[in-house]
Amino acid sequence: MYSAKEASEITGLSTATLRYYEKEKLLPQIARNNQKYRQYTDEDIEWIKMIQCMRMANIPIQSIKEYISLLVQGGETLEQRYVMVQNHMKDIQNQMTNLQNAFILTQKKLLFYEKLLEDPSCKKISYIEEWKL
Amino acid sequence: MYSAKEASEITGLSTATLRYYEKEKLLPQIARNNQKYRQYTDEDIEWIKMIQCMRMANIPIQSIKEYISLLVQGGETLEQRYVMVQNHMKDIQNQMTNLQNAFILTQKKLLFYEKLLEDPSCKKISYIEEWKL
DNA sequence: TATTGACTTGAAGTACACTTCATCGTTTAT
DNA sequence: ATAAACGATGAAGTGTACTTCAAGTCAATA
Repeated sequence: MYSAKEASEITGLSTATLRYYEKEKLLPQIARNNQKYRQYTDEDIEWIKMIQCMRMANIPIQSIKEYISLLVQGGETLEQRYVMVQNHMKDIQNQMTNLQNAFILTQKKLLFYEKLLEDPSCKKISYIEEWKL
Repeated sequence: MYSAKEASEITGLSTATLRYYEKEKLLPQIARNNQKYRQYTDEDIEWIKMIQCMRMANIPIQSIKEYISLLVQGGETLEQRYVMVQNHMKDIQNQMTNLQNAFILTQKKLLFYEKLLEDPSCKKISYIEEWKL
C-alpha cells in the first residue's frame, strides 16, 4: 500500500494528477485508510503505468476512459476493445511517420549548420538560402 | 501569388490558422493586393510548410517563433540557432522513444487479443489477467 | 495546547493552439 | 440594385489536460 505521495514518487505524476485521473474514471476508486487518505495498491500502480503509456502515445483521456470502461465490463466487450487497440495502433503509426519526417528535416538542418559553422566566412548567409536546400 | 483560400488549400491549414500564425509572427507580414487581401508568395508557402513540419514534431509555437526571429536576424545568430535545432533534435528523439514504447506495448496487446479471439471460450477472462502479461 | 504536516475537497485558474463570431468592406454576377 | 463570394478585423470562445487555490480534517509532535 502506498500513500498519495509515494504513488506520486513511483509514477512521476503529481498527486493532483492522480486525483484528476481518479475523478475522470481512468482509475478505479482508490481504497482509503481510516483517516480517509488514499492507499494505492500495487495493482493501482500498474494501472497508472498503463495509463502513462497510453498518454505517451498521445491517446486522449476520453479514449483511455472508454477503453477502461470496456475493460472493467469484461469479456463481452473483447471485440470492441480489439478494434480500439487497432485504431490506437494506426494512430501511433501516423505519429511515427510524422516524427520521422521531422527527424529527417532536422537532421538535414543540423548538417547544414555544421557545414556553415566550419567556415565562419559563410555567416552572412541569409535565411532564404537556408531554406533553399 | 496565392489567395488566402488557395494558400489554405495548398497547405491544408485553415485561413484562420494562417492569420493566427501571421499574428503570432511565425510568418512574415504577408503582402496585400489593392483590395487589402493577402497574397501568399511561393516563399511564404515554403515557410508555412516548414512551420507545419516543426509543428508535426510538436515544437511549440513559442519556440518556432524564437527560431524564426533568429532566422530573420540572420547570420550573427547562427550558433544560437544551431543549439536550438540540436535541442529540437533531442526532443524529437525523446518523443520517438516514447512512441516506440507505446508501439511495443500496443503490439503485444494486439497479439494478446488475437489469441483470445481465436478461442471464444476465453471470453470470460477478467481485466486483471489482461494486464499480468 | 498549539502548530506542523500529510492529506482531503470542490471550484477556479492556466497554458496552448486554435476556432468561431460579429461586423464590416469590395467586387462581380443576376 | 441587391445579393453572393471573398476577404478583412478584433475579440471572445473552445477543448484538452492539467494545476492551483481556499478551506477544512486528522494525528502526531513541541
